[in-house]
Amino acid sequence: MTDLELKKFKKVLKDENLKLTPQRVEVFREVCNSEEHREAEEIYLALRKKDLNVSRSTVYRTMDILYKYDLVERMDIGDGKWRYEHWLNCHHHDHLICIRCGTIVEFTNTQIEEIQKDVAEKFNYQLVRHVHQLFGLCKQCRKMPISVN
Amino acid sequence: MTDLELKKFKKVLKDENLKLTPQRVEVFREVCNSEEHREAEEIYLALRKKDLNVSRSTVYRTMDILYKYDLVERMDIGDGKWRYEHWLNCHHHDHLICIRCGTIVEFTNTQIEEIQKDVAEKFNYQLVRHVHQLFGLCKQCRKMPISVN
DNA sequence: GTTCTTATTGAGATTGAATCTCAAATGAGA
DNA sequence: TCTCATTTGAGATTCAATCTCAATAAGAAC
Repeated sequence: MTDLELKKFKKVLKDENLKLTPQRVEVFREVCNSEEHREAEEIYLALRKKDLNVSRSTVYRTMDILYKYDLVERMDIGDGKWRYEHWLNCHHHDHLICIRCGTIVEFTNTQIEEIQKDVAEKFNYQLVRHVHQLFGLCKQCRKMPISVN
Repeated sequence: MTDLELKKFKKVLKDENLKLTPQRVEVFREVCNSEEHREAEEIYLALRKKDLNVSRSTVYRTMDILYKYDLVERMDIGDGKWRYEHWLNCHHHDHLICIRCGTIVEFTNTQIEEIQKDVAEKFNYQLVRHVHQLFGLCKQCRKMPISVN
């Protein structure tokens, strides 16, 4: 977690009349210091492993705050669980997901972004956000034989 | 439900050693005869309203079969519920979703489809499927004042 | 530093969509 | 018509997420 990230976090808490608690800081630190796309449960377990015992409830509640105030990004790949990723100092990107091993790769494409705007305009929608996910088989998984267990 | 749709449905059931039951037919008919993007629960309630009492379990189970064998399309807009739409005789399309009223509009864009292929290739992923959803405010909702209740 | 108020935490209960269980019912091949 | 594996329905169960509420702690005021 960089000083800038901590500073931004503190500013949000202050601005929203939320308290700076050690639990909130640890949850935010855990997300900032990882490049993974993790579920709340995984973040909870990662903290426990480090003997930073923040309750499951607090992890969920903190993730809600972090997402609401744009301090983390989250995505839903259709399995009913939110995956969170650190977001400050990053730019918008979309995802390529391996349907076998789950590897998630980020991509950006300005051309697609432009066309999206045109599509929204054509249908008279004011574009707010979008979800663009490409599902496929990564290089490694393509080489692996299909298991029949 | 067209004859062709019923025929295709019967063929899938036969090929997969699944039985043609009145409940399955009613569920499939209900989906075929609607242009909406509905949840399993809505389909279940629509059937009840017509005095076609198929159990909730059977609706869920039938939707699984229909999706698995490509007889319906389904989408997840991030609220934890699958929405189903009739699919036979249709072509691939993506969705524009109004974040206020929930209206769902379909769009297709061959240019985006092409770029997607390039992106997948660049990252060495074999593209299998994709999710592309544009969220925004539709024309009507843009005009409405924001409620503060 | 002490006091006070209000927000936050943690543990467990609850929710809701989806899935599972199992006895009873029913397709459909023989 | 008979037989048997499949399907149905009702309710139980699962699991991520949210809610409840008593105990705790942040942080403003002094």
